[in-house]
Amino acid sequence: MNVTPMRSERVSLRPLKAEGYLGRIQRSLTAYIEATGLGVGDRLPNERTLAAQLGVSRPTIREALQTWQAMGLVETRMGSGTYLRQEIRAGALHVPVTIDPGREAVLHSLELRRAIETDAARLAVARGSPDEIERLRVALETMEATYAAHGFAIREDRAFHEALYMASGNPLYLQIFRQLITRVTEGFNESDENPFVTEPFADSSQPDHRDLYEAVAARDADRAVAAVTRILDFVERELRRDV
Amino acid sequence: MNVTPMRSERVSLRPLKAEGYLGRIQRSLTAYIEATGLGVGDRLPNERTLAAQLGVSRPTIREALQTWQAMGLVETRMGSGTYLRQEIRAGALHVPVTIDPGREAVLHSLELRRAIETDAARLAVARGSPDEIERLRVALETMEATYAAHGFAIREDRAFHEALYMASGNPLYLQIFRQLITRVTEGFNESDENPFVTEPFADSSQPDHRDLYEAVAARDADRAVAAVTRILDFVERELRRDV
DNA sequence: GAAGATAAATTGGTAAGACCACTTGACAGA
DNA sequence: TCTGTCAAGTGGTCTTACCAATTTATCTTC
Repeated sequence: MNVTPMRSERVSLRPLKAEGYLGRIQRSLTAYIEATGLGVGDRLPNERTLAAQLGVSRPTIREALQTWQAMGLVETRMGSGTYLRQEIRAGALHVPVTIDPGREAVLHSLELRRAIETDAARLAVARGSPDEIERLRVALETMEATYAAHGFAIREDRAFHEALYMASGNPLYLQIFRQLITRVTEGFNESDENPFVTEPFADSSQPDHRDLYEAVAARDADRAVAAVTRILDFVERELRRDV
Repeated sequence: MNVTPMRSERVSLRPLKAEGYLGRIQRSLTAYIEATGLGVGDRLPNERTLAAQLGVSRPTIREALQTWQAMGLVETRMGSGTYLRQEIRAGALHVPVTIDPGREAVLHSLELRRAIETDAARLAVARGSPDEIERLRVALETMEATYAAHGFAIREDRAFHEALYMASGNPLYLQIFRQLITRVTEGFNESDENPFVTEPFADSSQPDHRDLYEAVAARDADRAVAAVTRILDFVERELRRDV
C-alpha cells in the first residue's frame, strides 16, 4: 500500500535546474545585446573578445553560441563572424519541434497552415488594429506591383501572409509560419540532389489575396476565411504538381 | 540598368552548405544510435569514448552534443552521462520555435490549440483507423478510471488528447501539442518564483471527453468539434482562474 | 550480516594555448 | 578602372590538463 499522502502527487517541488556557465553566459550575452541595441543581421563581437570580456574560455563561449545556433538565433559564418538572425529577448523560450521531412511532411504542414491561417484571418478580422490592417494593405500592393513587373513575387507573397499573421495578434502563429511551415516547404531537401532554387510559376491566386485584404478591412470574417481557403487550395495544387 | 536576364532570378544556385565536422558527427552518431537500437532514456557512450572512436577531439564532440541538447534530443547530467530524450531518426528536421513566455503566451498557445485540435478532431473522424480509435477508447477509459479513483487524472488526460492527435494522422499536430503547447502551459516559469508544481482541481469536462470519443467513433465531425470546443472552454476557464 | 559513512572511479564542465581554413578588404599592378 | 594577390581577422579544430558532480565500491560500525 502506498502510505504517501495523496496531496504529494498534486504539489511537488520542482528540481532546481543546476545551471552552469552556459545559462549565465547566455543571459550576459542577452543583456549585452539588449544594451547595445544589436538587431537582426548585426554581427556579434568575435569569440575571443567575448571570452575575454565574460571571463570564460573560448570553448565555453562556443558552446553557448552553438546552442543559439541550434535554436536559429544566430548564424556563424566561418572566417566572417557570428550574426544575429532573430531578435534576442530576455526570458524567451525556445522549443524544438522535430519533423520527418518528405512529401508527406509538406502536405501535413499545409494542413497545419490551413488550420492556423484561417484562424489568423478570423482573428485579424476580430482584433486587427487599423495600423496592422494598413500594413497588410501595403504588403498587398507591394506584392501586386512586383508581380505585375516580374511575373512572380514569392518574397512579397510571404510578407503579405506574415502581415496577416501579425494582424492576428497571436505571435505564435507567426512563429509557426516562419519557422515551421516555411522551412518544411522549401528547405527540406538541403544538401545534395538538385542544386537549384526554383521559383514557382504564375500565381493565379493574386485576386484572392486582394479579396482577403478587403475582407479583413471590411471586418468580414466569413469572406476572409473563404479567401484564405482559396489561396491555400492554389498552394496545394502547386505542391501536388511538382513535389 | 539591370542587364541580367529575368530568368536568372527564377532559377539560382543554392550555396553549398559548408558542412564541417558537426554535421558529419551527428550523422555518424545517428547511424550509431540506429544501429545499436538505443532508445529514449538510454545512455550514450561517454564523450571521451565517442571522441576517440570518431577520431575527433572532445570539444568537437561536445559541440555536436550541445546542439542536440539545444534541440531537446539529449540531456546531459554532469557526472552521470548523456541520455537520449527523443528518438533519433536519420534525416529528421529539428526546428526551433521562439516564444515569449508569460500569461499572454499561455492564452495564445490555447488559441493555437483550439485551431489544431478542432482540426485534429475533424481529421480523426475523417481518416482515423479502427486501431487508432480503439486506442482513443482505451485512453478515455484509463482516464475515467484514474479520475474516479483519485479525483484527478492530468497525465491520463494528456494521453487521451495525444491519442486524438495520433488518430488525426498528422504527426505535426502531435509534435506541436507535445512540444509547444504543453511546455508553454505548464513549464513557462521554470527557475525562480514559485517552486511548486500544482495540479488543477476537479475536472468537470470528463463527460465531454467521452462525448468526443463517441463522436469520433460514430464519425460525426460536427459533434466531435463541439466536444473539443467545450473541453477547451473549460481549459480556458481554468487558465484564466489561476494564471 | 546489514546499514551507513567514506573513498575511489567515472563522467561531464571548464580552461589555456596553438594551429588550420575560410572570408574579407586593402593594396599593388595591369 | 579593373583585377589579382596578400595579409589580417575570424570561426573551426586539436591537445592537454584540471575541476566538479555523480556513481559505485569499499570499509567501518553497529
